[in-house]
Amino acid sequence: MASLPSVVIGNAVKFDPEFRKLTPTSTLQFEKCYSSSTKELDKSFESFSLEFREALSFITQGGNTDELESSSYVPLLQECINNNSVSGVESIHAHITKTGFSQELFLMTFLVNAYAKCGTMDRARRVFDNLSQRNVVTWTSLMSGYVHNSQPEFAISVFKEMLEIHGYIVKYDIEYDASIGNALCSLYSKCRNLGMAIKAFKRIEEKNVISWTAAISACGDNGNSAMGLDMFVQMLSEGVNPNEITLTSVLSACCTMQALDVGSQIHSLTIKLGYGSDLPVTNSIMYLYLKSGYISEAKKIFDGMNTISLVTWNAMIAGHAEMTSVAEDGLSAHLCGIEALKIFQRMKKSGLKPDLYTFSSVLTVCSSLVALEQGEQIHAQTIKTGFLSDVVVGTALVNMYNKCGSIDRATKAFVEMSIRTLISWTSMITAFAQHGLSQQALQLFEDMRFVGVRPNKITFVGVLSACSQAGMVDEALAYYEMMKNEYKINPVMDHHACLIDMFVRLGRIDEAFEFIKKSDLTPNEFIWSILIAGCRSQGKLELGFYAAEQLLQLKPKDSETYFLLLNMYFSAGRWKDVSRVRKMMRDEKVDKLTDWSWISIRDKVYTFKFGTKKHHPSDEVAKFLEDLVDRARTLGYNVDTNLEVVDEGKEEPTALAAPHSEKLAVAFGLLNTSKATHIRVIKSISMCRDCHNFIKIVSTLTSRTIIIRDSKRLHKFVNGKCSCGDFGGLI
DNA sequence: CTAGGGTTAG
Repeated sequence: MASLPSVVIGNAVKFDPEFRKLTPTSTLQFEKCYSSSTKELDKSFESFSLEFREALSFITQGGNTDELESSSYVPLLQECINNNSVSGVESIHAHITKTGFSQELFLMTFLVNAYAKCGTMDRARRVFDNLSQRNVVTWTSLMSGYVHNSQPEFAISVFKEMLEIHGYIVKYDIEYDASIGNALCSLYSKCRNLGMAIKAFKRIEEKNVISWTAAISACGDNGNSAMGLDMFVQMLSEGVNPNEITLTSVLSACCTMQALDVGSQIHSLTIKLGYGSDLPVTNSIMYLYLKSGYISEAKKIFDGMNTISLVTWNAMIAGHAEMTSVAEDGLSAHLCGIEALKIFQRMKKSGLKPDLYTFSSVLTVCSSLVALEQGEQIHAQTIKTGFLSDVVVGTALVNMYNKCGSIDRATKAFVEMSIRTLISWTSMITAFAQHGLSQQALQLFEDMRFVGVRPNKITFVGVLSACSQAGMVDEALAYYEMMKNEYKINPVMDHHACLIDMFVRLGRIDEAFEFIKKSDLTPNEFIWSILIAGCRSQGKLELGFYAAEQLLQLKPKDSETYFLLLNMYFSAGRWKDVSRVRKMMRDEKVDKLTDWSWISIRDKVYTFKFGTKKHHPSDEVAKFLEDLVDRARTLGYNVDTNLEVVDEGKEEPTALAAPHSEKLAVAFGLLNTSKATHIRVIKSISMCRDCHNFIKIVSTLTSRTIIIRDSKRLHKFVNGKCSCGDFGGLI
């Protein structure tokens, strides 16, 4: 932390490393605390084709250009656009001026387009302003230029200007042809105004494929994929044939809706229409299968592709990365993460350079795997390639360091970002909260508001959980009211879970029940679980049994919920209830809990499983663990048999002869890493209280920081204390 | 000459 620079965030907040907090200040000027490597915007002519270079030097170095006509410049400008070469456009522009072709409207319009596509809107604007005449295409080029360069407000003002001028001449009877309507539809869509986009679409009298495609993607881009699908059907019924671009849009809509049934029909349609080997179409289909969980199907498509692009690789990596958080069990989640990293290596081997999409996904994988070392390597690569300056990559990095248990580096990554979105702020607030640093989380939240960023419901989940951890009841309720009244955000279950968790932590279980009673939301599985865990630890058995009955009526989905119930009834000696829960588990086909742990050391992942020979620890590890247990006993550790995770198929809990997987993983880590290294373990299910107590003591005994990410949350053990405040929803 | 597409972060 000491190495952090003091910097100004935005133009209003100062980060003070010594106090680890941000202080609002409106007087300080914005300072950048690190120089992002400049993105390569322009390329030298070296990369151009030989023909182009010859043609260019011919015309610019005074060759005989008498034969040249205005359209001769078009392929040259096109080549500059393809190479993103502003200087190329500039030299051609200069030559056009010299030869007097600047009177040709057609050519000057293309020049506006060329400057716009190369990302230099100021130059495009200058050319436009100097024209003595303009037509619809010229105006549309300029407007679209602003849209492409993420300056929608300029695009709108260009459009208004155009309307004014047109209206003046033809009294509002302007030509509202498809090209204007299409551009408007996309413009409104990019301004996040779906209603206006659809309005613009509907005004088009003769809608063409592009109009329909623009409208369908507008729906998808603005969170209404279902409407996009409807429009696609409507388009077909009106006899308009989709092309490859329409198909990609609609496939992407299927993907976000997880509508594999419709998607596979569209898959057939693409083949029927002859787009079966179009690259973007195939990418979308592959990604659709991947996101729907059909990995082998996706792999078949991938293997059958003749040409693949960076997007193809990115889609594969992103698909596997996402699977790490949606997979049914910890093991398959873990394997997906490993597979994603393998695909990343293969991609690099094939000679392709990763881009911001690749880096964001791969960083997500590292956070799921708690693979700090790999994460650090990727971090280095993002610096080298300049992609770290991208907000999404930067946010993914913050998240990676957080989930790997390094709040200091997460903070540093956050401070060094030059742009922050709501998601960046929310990530950092949540990170502080997860690490039990409630004050910092709340301070950052205030700074975010001070800078003028509007929080959303996820931000408030972070804020409320920070309050909950610190037992700040008044503050929590105040923020809850602020969310409802000031920001008009309707509370969701997660917000209530934070508040109930807070009461339970403070031992105020009755208030927790009160809160549920007067709430508008029907409590879910998660809420009842919090209450049951609280009742158990405070010995309020009657309330616990009551909550359990409510919970059972909901037919819970999560296996861990059933084990919580089993353990509660088991420790109370209520055998009838134990068998009742077991029966329900069979009826509902609840997965059994499988206790896996993983530890990643120097790029290799080691796996441990509870109670099996195959993953049995070496004698050395077993011996070391026994020693640790003995030493822990001297510090007051008592094996708590009541709290053992009940193993599937046995009426009584397994004895402690077989230690839980995280004990093995931690012991292995301690043996195989140097003194200063933090131990980082992932676990497939929640930690039990016995292991939690034990690891706390081990962190003291060994003077090591031990980080265990279980299925519910992060536990960071330092000097006998855990960041979860001993209330980690422990089974 | 202008308008539409596939992959990324909480």
